[in-house]
Amino acid sequence: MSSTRGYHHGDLRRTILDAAAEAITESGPAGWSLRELARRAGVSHAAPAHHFGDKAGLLTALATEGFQLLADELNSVPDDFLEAGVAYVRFATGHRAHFEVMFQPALLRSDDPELQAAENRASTALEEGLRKAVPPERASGDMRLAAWSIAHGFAALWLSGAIADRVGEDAVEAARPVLRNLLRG
Amino acid sequence: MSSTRGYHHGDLRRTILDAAAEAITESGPAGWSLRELARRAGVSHAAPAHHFGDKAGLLTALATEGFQLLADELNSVPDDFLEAGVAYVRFATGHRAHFEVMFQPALLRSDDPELQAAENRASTALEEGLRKAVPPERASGDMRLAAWSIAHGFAALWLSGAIADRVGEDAVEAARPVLRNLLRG
DNA sequence: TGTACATCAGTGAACGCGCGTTCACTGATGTAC
DNA sequence: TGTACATCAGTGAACGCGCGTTCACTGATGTAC
Repeated sequence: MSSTRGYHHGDLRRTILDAAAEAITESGPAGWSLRELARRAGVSHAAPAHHFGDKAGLLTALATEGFQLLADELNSVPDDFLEAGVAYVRFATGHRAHFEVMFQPALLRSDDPELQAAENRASTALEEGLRKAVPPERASGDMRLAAWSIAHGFAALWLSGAIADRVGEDAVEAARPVLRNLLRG
Repeated sequence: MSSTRGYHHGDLRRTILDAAAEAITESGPAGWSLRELARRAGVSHAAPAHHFGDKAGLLTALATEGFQLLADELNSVPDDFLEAGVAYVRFATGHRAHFEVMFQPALLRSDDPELQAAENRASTALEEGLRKAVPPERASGDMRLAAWSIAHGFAALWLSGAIADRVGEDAVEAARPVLRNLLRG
């Protein structure tokens, strides 16, 4: 980072997390090694292990951060039917590395207490967001699942490039008219 | 396979693809090596490379097969609104390894002609399925995208375990009432 | 029916490489007095 | 304000291992005659 930094980095943990997010965005959660991450961050190859133990630890930290960001995003949404879904898509496409890792539990240490706390917080915010997204007269468990599914599916398809020919670059704007279909035609 | 097989396996390509699907189901598309696959299949460690070149070649072959299976599944659906979506979920949850690989283009050789042919066939079948899934009076590009998104999202969430507490083991049966929400409440 | 030969699926030893992990270390920072 | 010391973030050499790749080979199968 700064060319005048001394022996201690100051914010190496943050730097490594950022490098991981960048590497995941480019090559997926498995297309790199801890050593490559260290190279990207410009630190010794043993540094990532020093902070995170191993790759699962690093991905767990990233997923934890992801759940916190998602909760923040959802909590900041006005009490509007569509905006909760749009916020979900905004989060997924704006933090694709986090999003990718959050939904691959096999990569994570599921028993990590900080991860669980963040998951719970996101889960509460999501439940709240789904209530906002669903008109009261149509409220039901299946309808909330439908709302989550359509937002999640749109984000996943966009991230995979599968709908690139139909949608263009601005996923968030494109999401709105699609999501609206769930609330009648 | 058969204990009486001789020097030539007879169907090693098939065996390796099956081993790959199994390994992916257990550990994702990156949680194993070509050598481990060979061990699972009980053949020499050089055999997978002999058939597929490298890992990308193998995953491309698997994705190709996946697109063919998806096309078959969608083509076999009666002309019913809901059933196209249900068929999509049935495919995704019944062939999770294929499904996972199909939507990660970074893992594949996108220029492979057989892959492209299978993609095109699946794409046509999907477009047709979406037409079936959408009532004529609500037909539009956004509505078709909504139908694809909700089916894809439901499948992805179920596969990731994120909705295990709401849905139980039979994803296909659970999908029906969820998908129905898109066609009015 | 038998022989000779080409083909090619599959083998297994050997290689060099990048990996994660270990461990003794260095040196900056914070705190006690 | 100055000194001594503990702490701990970060280093870098060394290791053993599994990996993909190469390559000369083996032997089953198919075909020509």
